[in-house]
Amino acid sequence: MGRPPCCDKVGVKKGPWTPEEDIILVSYIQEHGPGNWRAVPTKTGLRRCSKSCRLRWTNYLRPGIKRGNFTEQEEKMIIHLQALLGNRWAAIASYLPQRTDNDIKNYWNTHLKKKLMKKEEGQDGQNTSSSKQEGFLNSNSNSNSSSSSSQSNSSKGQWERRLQTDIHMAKQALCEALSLDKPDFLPGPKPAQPVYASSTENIARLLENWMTRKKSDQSGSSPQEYSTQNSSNYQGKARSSDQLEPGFRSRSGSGSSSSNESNTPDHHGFDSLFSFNSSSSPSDINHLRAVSAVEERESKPVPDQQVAPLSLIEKWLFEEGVNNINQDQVNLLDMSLNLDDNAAEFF
DNA sequence: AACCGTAACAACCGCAGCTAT
DNA sequence: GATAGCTGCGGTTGTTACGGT
Repeated sequence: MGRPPCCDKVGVKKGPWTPEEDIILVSYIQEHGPGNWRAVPTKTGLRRCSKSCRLRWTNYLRPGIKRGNFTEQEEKMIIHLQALLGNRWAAIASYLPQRTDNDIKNYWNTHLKKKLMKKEEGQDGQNTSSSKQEGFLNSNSNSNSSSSSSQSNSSKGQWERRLQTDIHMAKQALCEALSLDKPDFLPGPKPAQPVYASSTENIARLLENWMTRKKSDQSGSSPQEYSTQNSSNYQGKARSSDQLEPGFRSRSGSGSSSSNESNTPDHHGFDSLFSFNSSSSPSDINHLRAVSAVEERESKPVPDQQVAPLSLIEKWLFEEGVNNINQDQVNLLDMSLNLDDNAAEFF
């Protein structure tokens, strides 16, 4: 018998989130901070499962999330961290603090996996570093998916040797990838790469759009679908691209089913709830913007943003030099990468 | 212009681990 | 130590836009 569902499915709304829901959620988290997700639906009145609230926050509304195209450096980081850690997206995401695990996972599944496979096909037959890496990937994914059974089948010594080899290969792969790059890929201002506004600003902007739309709606036009900067779910077909922030020009989702729900009566309830009317919106929006800083502070202790390991890698890269890696640095990196307990035990 | 296959990504689902009782 | 509840994670699905024919 499995666990009971996290929430009763009756009356729980599913599907894309509406801006109203986003704002309710953000507003609640501004007050109470992230966490205690169980209480969120009841306290906010959101007809959403607690998991859904958490997911929406961590994957979309949380401040400091960068969306849009992955840079080449990020790609390389992901590829090699994946080789190192397997499909532990949360762990990988902790080294790319502005990216969510879901984002990285999606990017891996839609882009990088295919890219690697193509590369593999292109170099078929040659025992290149990439094919070595692919071999590692395979063995890694095997151990990832059925680690306990395979481990139990082989002797500990064999397993440890394999683990050691895998780790060594992963290190090499990571070193190769990182040594190709100039050190400008790690945190810090990246001029060529847009840094997106915090979620609150995005929501504020969507509100501005919404207010504009609402005004025009009131003047007789038919209700339109929502548009939002940070969610493609509200990206109606009628939406013009100039309403989008760069990087939010997602192609997916017009929220066909749920956005319909968002279109009509909720607007009024939303108005009354947040007192967002056409005369007061600017100050309220500014308030939302101002609170984004608080959110940033609150979001920092979120465990999936492990800053310390990243700084270790940075240190390792910048102070010591990637190419002249010595054993101590390898150990440091391994520890910082938080390899599984068995690996840690191995060291 | 219409159709179809593919890409992209938000969201859901179920499991596992952790923590409190 | 056992149990229940909560949270986080990874795999998968659903939906829509895009691009090619």
